[in-house]
Amino acid sequence: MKNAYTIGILAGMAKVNIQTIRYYERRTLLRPAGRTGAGYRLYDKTSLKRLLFIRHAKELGFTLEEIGSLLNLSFENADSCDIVKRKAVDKLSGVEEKIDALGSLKAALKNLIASCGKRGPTESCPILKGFEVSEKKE
Amino acid sequence: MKNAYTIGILAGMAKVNIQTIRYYERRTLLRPAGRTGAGYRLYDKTSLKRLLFIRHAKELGFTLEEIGSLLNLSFENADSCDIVKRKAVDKLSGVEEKIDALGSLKAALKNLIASCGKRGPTESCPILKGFEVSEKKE
DNA sequence: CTTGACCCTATACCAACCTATAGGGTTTAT
DNA sequence: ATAAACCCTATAGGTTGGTATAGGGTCAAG
Repeated sequence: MKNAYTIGILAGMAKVNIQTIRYYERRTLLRPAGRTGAGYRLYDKTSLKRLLFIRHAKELGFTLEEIGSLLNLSFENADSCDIVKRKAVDKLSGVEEKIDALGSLKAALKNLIASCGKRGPTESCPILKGFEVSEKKE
Repeated sequence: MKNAYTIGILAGMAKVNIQTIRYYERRTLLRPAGRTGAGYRLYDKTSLKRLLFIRHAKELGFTLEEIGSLLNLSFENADSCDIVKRKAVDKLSGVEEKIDALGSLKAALKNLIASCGKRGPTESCPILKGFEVSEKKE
């Protein structure tokens, strides 16, 4: 197999613990592209992308289960297109909510940075202010 | 004390388990505004805001420790203004990275939704595509 | 003046997400 | 051909972020 890496190489590239990769495999999030005769896992570029996606998504507050369903979205077969679409639209609105919330936080931080130069104690907390309106809907 | 709620009321308003509120207190993220003679915790509107902030931030992938340091940012005293500013700028860039990453994910989902109507199997995964460039810098 | 719905502390337990260790095989360089 | 540096499976242990339970006090309604 050309352009294939062992688990150690993949771990190094993604800066992830080897055990973590095997754990993701048990969680069916990332399976090796193949195995050597001796049973060594082999990965390719897609594996790396997938692994990096998992890590990024995790930093964004998605659970491994959510990440799995995000990844599965694009692999469902064509006849279930409506279902995929519905799921994707659903995920999309969740993502947009997160972006909004982060936008508020960003504004609050900027506010804090700006007010930092001015004299006097920062009267009320600009961080909290940023989130005043963003009540959980659910 | 006027306009004060007990822990049960606060928990109800924020849709959070009572134990969780006490846990956040142990983690020094949220302390009651006061106590009754009998030792009952009393909270006010700021407590609620703070609690909601914690929950929102958690959904965005911040750890409780990070949340604590975000909250502390706005309460440090004026003479450490430079330090606060530096920290805030630092947090800000982290937040911006998260927004970018979510933006990629959003684009990927939209892509997926759009391609859903078209015939043929969705050739390569649009979810992964969205993250191709966003390597971890650190 | 007691019953139900609260509150308290302290401590144990739990799920999610890793991370390390034990016991053993493989590959590579010397 | 042997040691270093990999890999394997299986399983135990750790951290974070809660949640539940035990044992007991408080308070308002009837």
